Amino acid sequence: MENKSLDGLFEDLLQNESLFKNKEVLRPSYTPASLPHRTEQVNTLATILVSALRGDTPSNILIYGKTGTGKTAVARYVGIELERKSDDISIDCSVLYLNCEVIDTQYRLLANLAKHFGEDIPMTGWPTDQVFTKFKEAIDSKKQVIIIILDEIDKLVKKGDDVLYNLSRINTDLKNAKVSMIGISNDLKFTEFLDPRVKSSLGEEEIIFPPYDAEQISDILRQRASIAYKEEVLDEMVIPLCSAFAAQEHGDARRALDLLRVAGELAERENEANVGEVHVRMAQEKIEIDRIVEVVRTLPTQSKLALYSVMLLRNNGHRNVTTGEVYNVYRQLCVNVDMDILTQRRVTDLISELDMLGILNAVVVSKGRYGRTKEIVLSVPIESTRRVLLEDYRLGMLAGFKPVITAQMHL
DNA sequence: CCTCCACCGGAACGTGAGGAGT
DNA sequence: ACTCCTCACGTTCCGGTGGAGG
Repeated sequence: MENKSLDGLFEDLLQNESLFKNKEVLRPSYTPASLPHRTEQVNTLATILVSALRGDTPSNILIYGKTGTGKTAVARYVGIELERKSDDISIDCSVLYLNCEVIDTQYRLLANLAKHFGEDIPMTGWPTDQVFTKFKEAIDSKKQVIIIILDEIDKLVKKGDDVLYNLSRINTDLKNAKVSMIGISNDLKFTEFLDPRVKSSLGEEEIIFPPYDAEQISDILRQRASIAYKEEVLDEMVIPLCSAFAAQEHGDARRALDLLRVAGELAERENEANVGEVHVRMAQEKIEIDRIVEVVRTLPTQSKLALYSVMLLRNNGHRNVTTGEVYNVYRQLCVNVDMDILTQRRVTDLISELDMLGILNAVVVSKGRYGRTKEIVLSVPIESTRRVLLEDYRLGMLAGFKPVITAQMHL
């Protein structure tokens, strides 16, 4: 192996010219200057929000749609435009964007809101209603319209809807300020768990975002690619292929953008001057593997043990593994890593969960005289999964472990 | 056609952690 | 500080079952 001087290291890498002009454009956080195929939604949203410019309170809005249908982008885009316009005509109007996946408790939400209006609130310690009062005082100090965008609002609801209830009736306590909310959810049914009062107040207006089809995704990609990539680096088939893959994935534009970005990164890494079809396919695979690795890594230990049992059996030459076999191996593993042995009933549930996550395929089959069982087939790449499993400090000691596999009565 | 294997999977219940209310 | 409630995770119990072999 050749030794390079240290400044040669980055020197070389820098000399490979980048294929990108501006990679940020392909990230989900980017809000583009125009949104193809979402004009209808943009207009609806704008129509509802104009009243803010007249100093009135706009209706509360709920936005529904699956991941990657442009909900967040549209909401932010309209929000930016609204603030810009309100500046022009000297109306005090601000739009706040909060992601409830990150800010997932009442307290944090209120603290964040209050902080935005200059109130200094400790991260913890205060009673929740005091924070709420502070927040009200802060905004009511002057005449203004505040629009709060709550992204992934379903995450918040899971932890109780009191905040939403309080926020939705905040206007009755305010003299000067007006508050309205935009909730964004990708779960169509999440209002079912809502207090009826919150439900009706929050959902005064509802906007549904349908998935994009492959054509529409292509348009979006073309628009972004022209900003993100340098001229002529994308092969002809790249965009259609990304779109096709993403369209299969329920029309997820975010996925399409990820594909387009990762394909470019892979091409760059190989010092290619162009991004080609191969890179898109590699990107598709990489994204999928990354997803699986992440899912496996965060599995509870018991599920990891069950999964590892399946892998050991498969390695032993079994093509179709059955529940009974898995359970036998599983018990041995538990003894070895000093974990409690769960009942077979529970383990079948764990296996079903792994099935749902797409890590396994478990099908109930009848073997006639020889009973009825699940046949289990792995649907993940073995080596990378094995590595991830053994990263777990408890499973680590299982490297090289050979289970005693009882002879099959029947083959 | 009946049997009977080796599990499936529903139901009800137990337990402990954590949050809300008081 | 206390109780009460919920929720995730597990267990126990058990009726149910598709089809190869008798």
